[in-house]
Amino acid sequence: MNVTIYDVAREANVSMATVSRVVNGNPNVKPATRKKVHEAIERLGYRPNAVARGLASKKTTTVGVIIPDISSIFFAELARGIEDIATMYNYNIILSNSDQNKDKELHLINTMLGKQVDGLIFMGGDITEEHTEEFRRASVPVTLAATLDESEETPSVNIDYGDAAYEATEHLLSTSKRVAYVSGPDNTSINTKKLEGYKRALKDYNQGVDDELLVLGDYSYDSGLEAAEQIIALEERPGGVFVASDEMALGVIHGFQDKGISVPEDIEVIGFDNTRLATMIRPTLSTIVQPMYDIGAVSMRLLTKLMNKEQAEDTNVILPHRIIERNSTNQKK
Amino acid sequence: MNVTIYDVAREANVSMATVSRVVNGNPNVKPATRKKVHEAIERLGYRPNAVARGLASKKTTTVGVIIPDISSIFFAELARGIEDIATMYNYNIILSNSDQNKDKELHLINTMLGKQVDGLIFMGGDITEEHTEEFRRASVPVTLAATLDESEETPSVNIDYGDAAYEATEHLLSTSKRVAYVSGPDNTSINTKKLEGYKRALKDYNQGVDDELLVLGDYSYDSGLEAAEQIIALEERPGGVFVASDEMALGVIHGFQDKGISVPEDIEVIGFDNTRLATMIRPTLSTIVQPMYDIGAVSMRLLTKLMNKEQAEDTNVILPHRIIERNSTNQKK
DNA sequence: GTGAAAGCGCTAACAT
DNA sequence: ATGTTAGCGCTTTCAC
Repeated sequence: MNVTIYDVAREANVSMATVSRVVNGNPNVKPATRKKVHEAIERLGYRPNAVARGLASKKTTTVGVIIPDISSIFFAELARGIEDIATMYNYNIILSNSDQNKDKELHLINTMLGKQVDGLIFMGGDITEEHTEEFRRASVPVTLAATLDESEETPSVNIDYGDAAYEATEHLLSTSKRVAYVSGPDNTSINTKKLEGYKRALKDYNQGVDDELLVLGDYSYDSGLEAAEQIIALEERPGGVFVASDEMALGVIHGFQDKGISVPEDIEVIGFDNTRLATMIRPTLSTIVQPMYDIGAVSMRLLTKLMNKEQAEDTNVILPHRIIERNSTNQKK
Repeated sequence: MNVTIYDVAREANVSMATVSRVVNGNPNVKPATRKKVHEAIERLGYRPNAVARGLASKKTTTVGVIIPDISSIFFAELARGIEDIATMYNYNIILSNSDQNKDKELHLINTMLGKQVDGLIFMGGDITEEHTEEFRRASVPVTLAATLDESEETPSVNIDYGDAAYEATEHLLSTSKRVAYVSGPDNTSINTKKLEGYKRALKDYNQGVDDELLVLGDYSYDSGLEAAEQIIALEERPGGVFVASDEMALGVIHGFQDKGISVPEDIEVIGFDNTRLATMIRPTLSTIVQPMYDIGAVSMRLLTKLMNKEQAEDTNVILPHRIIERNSTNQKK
């Protein structure tokens, strides 16, 4: 059997309460006894049982993290931000992939709450009323990372996707009047926001929305390749393309290059996210900087505040974004 | 307060033992009572407390996963394989980054064992005697994923890195007598194996090892860029370069291209891993296929067997690898 | 400063 | 088929 607090108590000739005190750093212990206890712990190789502790204290020092796909370069970066801050505050993380599948998401929320996590970080596509209801039932705090909740009921950390898309489009519009948009899957609010930003920019620059300039993708490299083909097939080729993710933008650029079209000479391309991929292509990719690591880190930090019942003034955080010009767009003025 | 099994028992007019039985799917319950209990559970919104269950049953249905860096494309893919199989067998995962830092690794092993994980999957650089000792102390099974343990004491899942490197080198040697090798950090056994394979191939093809053809990298894109510069600076340029990771290989290729050197016309490049990056570059990257997802999946599957005390015949699994020819090498014969 | 004792919410014999 | 009763290993009052 494993060594328990009781064994340590006997070995050190004290009560288990005292052992508990020294293990938990309670100052109300005479240095001499503390020493005795530490020695006994060492001798026996005692390792506190966190499960028992969790049951007694109603705190597990672990938080649940629900993520669409950890093998995506975008989410992996977010997860790293979350984990680093979690470690800093002495939490561990239970990580599960949802594939943005609503049933899976709801199921994961439940098993994690069953495991008595002290809090939950959720990343996903859309937050439905069902999600919100589960969160309300939770009795532990929840924060959303890079995930929109229209109701703003659940604390969240994001950038302003609409403004970001606006700026990307605007950047392209300064060179060419025809700007295409390669979107992500069309059923998430983040994509809706990006599309709105794109359209708003067109409008402000007196351009109508041309449906044939709207290409539907799924964030993947291959869908970028396909998008490029669609754009090439157009009667009148646009002068710039705004692509909703970096990975897809790489596909778009290669799709053009494979057909002998040069970026940015023949057509400009701008991406979104600024993942590491953006510098791993020639020409290097101009893109919108979305601070993924920070979004993860801030959402975890926010969660710690919520878990400690600290006053968190702003629970719907908008982090800054910016545009970074590299070589897939022409130098502006 | 939260709803407990006791509340459900009262609501359904049965004992808590019966509730426990229906929750755990024990067949020894009359259908009628089962129904009553389910209704009570529904009415009260009861959700079993996994922590209490874990304490009583000494099983947590969670396994620990120690990974160098989840934001690395390579490890993220491995982690996805682990998590998918874990889900399949109803386990959850506690995930932590070690940055290959030995102190962190040892510390993580301890906190995870403290949390009473039912098993542990470890990924890292080198397995030292200290690691092995912790694993022995663990009282739960441990498996290594894409991680070598010279002693073969700990169950593991890998490919044959030496043979893989041999084949990559051999492939290049069929075109050119001078083949460079860009390695990863030189202090891990996987890199030692790769280097040995490279040297063995040179020897078999009657080539001496030329130290100036050995370039030290760190698996990163930037170190690939630097490696390319070093190779360009050589008196006599090699005809092929074997690079120890795909990401670094992209760097090498771009480093060459930035200086007007064409791949594969002027110099051939072959990578290692076959991450998604391999097709996200022009020319597409010839590389060694290391089945990362499968390594994760198999190591998790192996762990489930070990946790169930099933007979696992082979506990040091070697998965097959192969070479995939794309456009960064010339078509052979 | 230290100890005794009562839970935390469940599982797992053991009865019936 | 169902109920009773010990724990599981800890934290946390409450005494002393």
